Amino acid sequence: MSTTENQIRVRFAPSPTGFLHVGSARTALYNWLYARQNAGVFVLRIEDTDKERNRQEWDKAITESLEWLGLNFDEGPYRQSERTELYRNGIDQLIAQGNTYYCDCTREELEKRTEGKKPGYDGFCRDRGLEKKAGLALRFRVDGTEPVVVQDIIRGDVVFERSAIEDFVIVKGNDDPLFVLANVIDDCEMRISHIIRGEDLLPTTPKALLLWECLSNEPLPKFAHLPMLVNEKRQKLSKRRDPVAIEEYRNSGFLPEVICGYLAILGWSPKDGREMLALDELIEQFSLEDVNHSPAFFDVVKLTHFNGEMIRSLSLEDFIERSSGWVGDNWELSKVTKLIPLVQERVSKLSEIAPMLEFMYEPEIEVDPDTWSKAIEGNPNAKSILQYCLEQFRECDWDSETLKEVVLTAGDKVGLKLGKAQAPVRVAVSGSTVGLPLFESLEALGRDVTSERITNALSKL
RNA sequence: GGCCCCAUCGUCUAGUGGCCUAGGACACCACCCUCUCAAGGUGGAGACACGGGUUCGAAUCCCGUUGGGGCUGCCA
Repeated sequence: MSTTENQIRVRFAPSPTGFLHVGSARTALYNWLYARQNAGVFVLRIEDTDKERNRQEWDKAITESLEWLGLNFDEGPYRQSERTELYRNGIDQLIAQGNTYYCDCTREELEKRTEGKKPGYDGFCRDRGLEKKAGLALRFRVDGTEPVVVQDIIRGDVVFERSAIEDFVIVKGNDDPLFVLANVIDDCEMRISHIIRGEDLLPTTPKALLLWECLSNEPLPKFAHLPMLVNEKRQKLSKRRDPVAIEEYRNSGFLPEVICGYLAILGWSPKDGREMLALDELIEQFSLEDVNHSPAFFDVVKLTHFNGEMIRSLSLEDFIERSSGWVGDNWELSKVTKLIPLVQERVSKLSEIAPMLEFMYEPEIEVDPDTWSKAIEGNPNAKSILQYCLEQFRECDWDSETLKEVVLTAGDKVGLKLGKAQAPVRVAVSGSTVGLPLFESLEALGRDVTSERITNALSKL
């Protein structure tokens, strides 16, 4: 890939402290879309400067989830833990330019001094001329009076008074660089043209700008801060309290293209008014400038609806293909060919397929006690309906139409319409009052098993 | 507390000064279809946070208030 001066280069820069979650996934998606629609480069960079909190296995989990979603990256993954020399050079440059000073203040001391007053660092060590020593942090010296302006593609200019920016730490006492520093150095070195990230990073952006000015003559990257994804209480989604892992959604039977489509319209909407777009349509229509300003609630109910819609729109072949892994290992789907389309119409998640077909494969059916008593035991007509059906089922043709006629007649005999008459049969055979169309199910189940289950039910009366 | 962001139906949004008696989608309710359950169809209820301006005219522009959120770590 050629690197011209005007090449669009974006990056997704997660810190590997957990599974990829939906908020990060949306950030990744928007970056990916922006790269794809501009013939740009999508870089993956793992921000693992904090040895205490990062774990190797997480970055594998993150790349796997990205891959599953279809958000392939062009460069990387780069790992910040492998780029310390680069940061060292940057740090030396800042020191040489007089942009920094060492600081030995502890959090306790600082709190004591600033007690009740302004939070943030008070500049105590600014002019103490401390020498480098193990355990001392290195701070960036915020000088000047000009306001720092973040020019945001989504929000316009955001102005920060320089006096409101503290002398922030850029290197820890253990000599590790801190997030802002490594972040800026990498963005600069990787020639990132657009920084598209969550709004929670907006307050640290002026610090990044200050560092950029001191470290590079290159033009600033463009910024775009995305609105947060929130829970029902309107708080930023959190790994701890909210169900946010992409992997969890994958494991509960959501389709990756649906998750991408849904994430895309959380904070942005297509001009043509459609709701669910495929990735290639998103690439065509997405517009970073038109991203909303306000936070959005991640609504699983709506996501589930879209998932069902997508499942229903699949060709039969695709649906069967997608079902693999979601049904029992030894379940022969050829046994239920006619039922498959009926299943497809009724599930909104792939995980719902197996429960719906379970009665076809499990030798023993379980009947919920309430269901049993309501539909059979406490139903005065159940016995006669079941007996009549059992009798007819011995000899009749075994196709859904005939079976329907039998149950219809059984109902007639006791003055019940088909809707009521079918209930005891359904429960006796499938164990539930709700499920796939009954007569197709019986046809697929076969004469022997059907009769056996009805006999079994009658024996309990 | 300080700094910053945000504000249209319950939710996601359309809307960029007249096309708005505010449109769509999910959810909800009713009816239709129907062997159960879904799906589908039809209809319904449901919002411009508040107060000032600007303007012939404001959901749309400005200010304030209120409310929500984010950040405020030698985390990212």
